[in-house]
Amino acid sequence: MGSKHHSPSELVPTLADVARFAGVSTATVSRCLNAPEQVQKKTRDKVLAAVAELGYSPNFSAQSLAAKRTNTIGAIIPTMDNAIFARGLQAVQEELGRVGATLLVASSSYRRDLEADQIRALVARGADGLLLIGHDRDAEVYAFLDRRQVPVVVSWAYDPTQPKPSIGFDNRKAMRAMAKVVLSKGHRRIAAISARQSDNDRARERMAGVREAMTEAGLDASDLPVFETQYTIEAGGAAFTALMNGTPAPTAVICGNDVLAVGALKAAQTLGLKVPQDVSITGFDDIELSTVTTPALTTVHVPHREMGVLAARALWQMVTGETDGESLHLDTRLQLRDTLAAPALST
Amino acid sequence: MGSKHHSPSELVPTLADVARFAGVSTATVSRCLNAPEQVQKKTRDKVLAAVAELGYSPNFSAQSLAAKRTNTIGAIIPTMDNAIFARGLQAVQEELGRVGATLLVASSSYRRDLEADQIRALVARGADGLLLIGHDRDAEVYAFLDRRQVPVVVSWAYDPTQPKPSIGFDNRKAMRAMAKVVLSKGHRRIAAISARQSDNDRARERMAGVREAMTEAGLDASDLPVFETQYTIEAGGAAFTALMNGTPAPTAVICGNDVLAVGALKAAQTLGLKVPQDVSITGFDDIELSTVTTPALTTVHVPHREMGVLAARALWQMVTGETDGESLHLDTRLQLRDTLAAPALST
DNA sequence: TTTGGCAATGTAAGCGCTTACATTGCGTTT
DNA sequence: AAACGCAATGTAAGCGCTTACATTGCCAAA
Repeated sequence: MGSKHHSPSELVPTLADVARFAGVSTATVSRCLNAPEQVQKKTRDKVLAAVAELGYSPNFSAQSLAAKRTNTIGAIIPTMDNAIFARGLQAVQEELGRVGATLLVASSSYRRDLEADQIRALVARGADGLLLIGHDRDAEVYAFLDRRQVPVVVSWAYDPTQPKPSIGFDNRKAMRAMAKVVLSKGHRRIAAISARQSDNDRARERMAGVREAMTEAGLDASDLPVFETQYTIEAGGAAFTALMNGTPAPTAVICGNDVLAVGALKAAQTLGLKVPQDVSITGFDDIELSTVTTPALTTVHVPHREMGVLAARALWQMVTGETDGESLHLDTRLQLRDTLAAPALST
Repeated sequence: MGSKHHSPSELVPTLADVARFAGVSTATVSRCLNAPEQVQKKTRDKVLAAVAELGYSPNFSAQSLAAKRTNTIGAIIPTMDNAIFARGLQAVQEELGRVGATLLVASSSYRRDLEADQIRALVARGADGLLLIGHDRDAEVYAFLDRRQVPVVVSWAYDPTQPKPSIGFDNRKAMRAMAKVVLSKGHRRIAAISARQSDNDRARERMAGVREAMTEAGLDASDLPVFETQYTIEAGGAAFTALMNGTPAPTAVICGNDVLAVGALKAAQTLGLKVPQDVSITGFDDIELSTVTTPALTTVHVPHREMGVLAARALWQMVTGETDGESLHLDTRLQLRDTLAAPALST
């Protein structure tokens, strides 16, 4: 089992081999494969037989070098570690498969510098278009993308005022709706756990939504304690513990996503706090994780699949030049389960 | 924002542009980038300055067409939907990044035909090597891989008698250990939930492990009820419910993985059964999911990260011709948490 | 000073495709 | 029967790199 570098050339048939075998020119073989309607049935059959006989399959590099397109879409997501992006991406992949395109996925570990690297890498690999998460990004990255004329769609966010079209949901509005429900239950001392807001527009918008709801309810939004941390269960737990040690402790903790919320939930159990009797906890995303905890998580449901399908479709239309890319808004809805209730009467 | 097809050619600099700008030949530029030690410092600086000035980055397709290697490793995993493969793949990716290679991931939805398609697609894309999950695969797929001389490493399994080297754990032994503990607690009526065994060697081996443990304990292994289903939480729940309706109902249900086990756990709660008092449940994999349930899942811990690192390293050595590929065995261990206890005394 | 030898660089032939353009051969029209 | 148009096919020029081989120039040895 040696490396492929030693392979005798006759092992892998090329277009020219097929052409010779079928007794036609290479152009005809190419057309048979890429635009079969342009070649007569009789010729086509002969060629396809040769293809099958030789076990030919086109060399992707040569194909994209010559055609100047790769039929590949790149996506860069912050993490593959949890399911936040998995369901949506699965939908993207299926939708792209439907039109004969392939999805290449990279993850940035929520790091802006790494994301920029990945963007360059995918473009160098010839990605015909890019699916990115959220709008926040260095200007020079956008400049690079514009220079290379690579179509981009932003998802998991919706903000038509941004330079790139976005197909997703309004993070601020979604979180405001959740915060309003929390407040309507009677909670007055609420706190939040969020990802770093400085370079994450989605986290920022979600927290802004919480503050808007507070203001609308006549509270001082600047009172909101926000604990910024990474998106992991452990970090969520630590943040929760820290917040509960505050004085006075919050009666409800609004989490930036389900992973943080699940961490908070576990920490609450460790602290001997009953959820939702002693403290309410809410999440965001409605991933599977939120259904398996006890109690099950109250969260914001995001239509991941639909979003993925629409984003993929729009991006591909941009790649093929059918559209210039328009933003599209999807609705979220509250998924009320068992971690939110009115605060205890005491205090 | 048009499609890239209309881009004026001067927008994207090529190797030749850099060479012209730096006043050297294309070969020298190429060497600067790929084998810098071969070119004098002075020349190198000049070239690198030109690269920076023009914002050059190599065209991947051209590069791999000419060099006949892509520095790309393909991996095909059964699913991206849950975390079973996520942690291990993350490790693979990091390890490959360390040597300058890229990982391309595809998922097969646990379907053999789709996996074969993905294998062909990745090979056509020029993957220098392939990471596959489990040994079960049609002979013609292996024949294709051999013909193309693509190095392959199998993971999430270990069986040195198989044609391809495997770097992973012994599914049978791991599950046998778990079953032994279950039996040692006094359980005599056990049942299992598994993925389809017919085309999944890992599932098959795990069930074989359960049977071996039963035989060793003096039980009739053919008595073991096995419910085969998909790897989803819902399916696990449905399977559990079906098994518990059997007469007599099992006192312990051994699940083929954590996802099934979590489904079983949820179903138990729905049925009003206390775990582990009324029924014990065990999982396999030790993914994050298993720590967030109440009670937390007793499961088999798999060293995903370590496995990923070692598999990546071995595969890359095969690609570069440093080794021919040897199998490597990793140990699993039992992660005893709260879903396993002795059966109730009744009956 | 001459001559090897060697390191640094240049030259140019592909890698396996796509596609613009040229050619062929047939059915129609007049 | 001649002339034309068009569909089907062929010809060949790249696409942007890598690398074998050729060339250059410099230093050490004789």
